[in-house]
Amino acid sequence: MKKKINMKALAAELNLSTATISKALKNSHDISSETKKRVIALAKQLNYTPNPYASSLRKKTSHTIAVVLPEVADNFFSLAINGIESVAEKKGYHVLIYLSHEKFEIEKAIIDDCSSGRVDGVLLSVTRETTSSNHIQKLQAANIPIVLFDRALENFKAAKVVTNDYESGYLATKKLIENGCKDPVFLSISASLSLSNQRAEGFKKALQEAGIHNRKENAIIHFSDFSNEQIFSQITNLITSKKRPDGIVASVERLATILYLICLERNIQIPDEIKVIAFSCTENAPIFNPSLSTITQPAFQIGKASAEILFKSIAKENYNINNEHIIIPSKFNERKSSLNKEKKNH
Amino acid sequence: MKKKINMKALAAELNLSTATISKALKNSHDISSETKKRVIALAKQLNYTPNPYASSLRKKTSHTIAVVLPEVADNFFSLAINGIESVAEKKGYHVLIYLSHEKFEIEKAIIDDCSSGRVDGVLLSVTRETTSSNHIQKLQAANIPIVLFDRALENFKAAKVVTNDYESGYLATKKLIENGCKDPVFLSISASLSLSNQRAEGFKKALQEAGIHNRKENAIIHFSDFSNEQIFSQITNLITSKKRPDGIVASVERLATILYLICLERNIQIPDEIKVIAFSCTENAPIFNPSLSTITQPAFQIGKASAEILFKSIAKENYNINNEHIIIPSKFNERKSSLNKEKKNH
DNA sequence: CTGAAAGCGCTAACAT
DNA sequence: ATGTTAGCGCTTTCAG
Repeated sequence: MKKKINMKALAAELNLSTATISKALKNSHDISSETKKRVIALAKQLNYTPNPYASSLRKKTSHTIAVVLPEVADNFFSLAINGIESVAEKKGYHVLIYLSHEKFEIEKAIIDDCSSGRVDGVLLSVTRETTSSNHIQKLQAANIPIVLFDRALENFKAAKVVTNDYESGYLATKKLIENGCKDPVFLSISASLSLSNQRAEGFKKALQEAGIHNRKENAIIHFSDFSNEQIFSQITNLITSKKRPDGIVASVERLATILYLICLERNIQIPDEIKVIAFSCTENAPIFNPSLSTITQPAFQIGKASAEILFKSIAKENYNINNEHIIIPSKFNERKSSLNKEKKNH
Repeated sequence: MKKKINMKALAAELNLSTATISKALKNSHDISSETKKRVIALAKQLNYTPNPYASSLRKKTSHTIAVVLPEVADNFFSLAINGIESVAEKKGYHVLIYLSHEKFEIEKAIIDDCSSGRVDGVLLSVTRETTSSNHIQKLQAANIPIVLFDRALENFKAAKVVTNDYESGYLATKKLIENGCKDPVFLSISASLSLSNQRAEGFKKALQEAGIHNRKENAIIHFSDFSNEQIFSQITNLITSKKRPDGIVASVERLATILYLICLERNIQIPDEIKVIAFSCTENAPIFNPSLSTITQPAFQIGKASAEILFKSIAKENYNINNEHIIIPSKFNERKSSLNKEKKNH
């Protein structure tokens, strides 16, 4: 086991104190440029790397933020990460990515761990199961700033960066109805998630305006668990039932791609037999068969804005982060999956 | 600023020493169950969380591994992460995900940072630019085990987990030729990456066997940078040139999706005018227009196997990890994008 | 300009 | 069964 080299070793080698080494390495004013040079040279030669744990312990700050996500195999989250890293990089901060895999228990464990002081701040997009906010409150009580992004919690005081979910749900549904749907259905990712409920509310509003009431509450489909198998079987049931809907608003990308796979397998034509619009950030929407109409969330910007708020709070001791509430609008991209025949043949 | 509670506070409250607190909290044998109860109760009541930096500093182990990836918006990497986390979770280890964004300089900075002792081990998939291994050698010299996965470095002694790139490249190309391609081209992600070169070698071998020599070295296309814009323009040039190839093997998913977008825009028919096979893990391949033939890498298994090797090395002081070399085969999934007319109409 | 000394919060060897 | 003590590697007064 090779001995790890530390400040004491550098100090001994150069006949200096560790204090001098420490100051020299951070280019402090009260060290002569001569010694600075010597210290830096030796440090480089011996491949010295400061021990981050010692430094964090002493300074009580880690120069690290945590990003807690349900999953990473979703374009929204990959793009959001890029937005977050774009600002963290400028600040010289580390970004730790934690995955909750849509499990509340895992999210709770991660957040609890964060409140140990491991990180200086947290960006969180909650799981589809999350209803309680106790774990987040604990974090806030420990004075660790947190920003909820995209998937926030309703009725809970915290900094939030989200998109205009209600309006987007309304707009998508209105489009489907304009294009001839008489019986659309909303595929919800979660019965508790604000994001999903907002989108669903917009959906309901559009139905109501159009005087569509046939399914009542059943126009919103929830999923008992979120495994591919379960989603597959529930959507298959819906699609092969006697009263198959003629339009679908999918609250997240995965629901739409699974729907596509089922329609392919069952030879059900999109959009002629069923029209589809999905909340999704995939760049592949144009090359789907048929091309997928999407509500595209500003993923990068949401990540960026969240990180900016977080760093504001990290910088200023007495900054009331929990008053921040930003809404960045989504864009509707109409493609073939939601067109009616006239438009399509046009 | 609320005072952060620590062991000293617990000890004072209960009239015990910090040593007793420490032992009680880790359920040591030589503490009476009576005091254990009291300690645990108070810890819970006061929301005590141990300071991980103090603990890591003292124990010289962090219970954390780093995963260093070029990007996360790629199904291979998201699945690999899941494989890694599946084993880390069992071991009670933290997983830090770092993104190099395909930039060697960033990768180097991350790896250097890892050699500070911040993590107990590293899983690395190198950038498309990486040719030097000095940064990795430094890590090995610091006695921090590392496993290269998927994108490994040639001629460099280290633990590696990869797939059968050469055979897969050969197989894909042979399929294209069998299906009628007379002039296929290979889209390479990197001129230096072992993974890409292996796939390209398999490609060349298949051409050679079929007696196809028209493009010579130009049958392999490299990209000067890896921005979407640059890829888009280079592929557009290729596709709109006088001698358009009649088949494409894409070494990574993104190259294929951009190709699809271009063909859509230019109204070029896949597979009639140009056939496509891609190395890709996307579950959406069947719903592409046309469905995409893929070489599917065992992403989850590669992640899992890498993590298992890493933990073996972390557990045993004198275990020569660098001898490990695992190859897990990919699967070919033929779909419409590579079929010839007869098969297609069949 | 440089150094001595204290201490961040925790653990482990060694008392008692 | 519990306590004393030293120290992980670094930063930060405070003295010189």
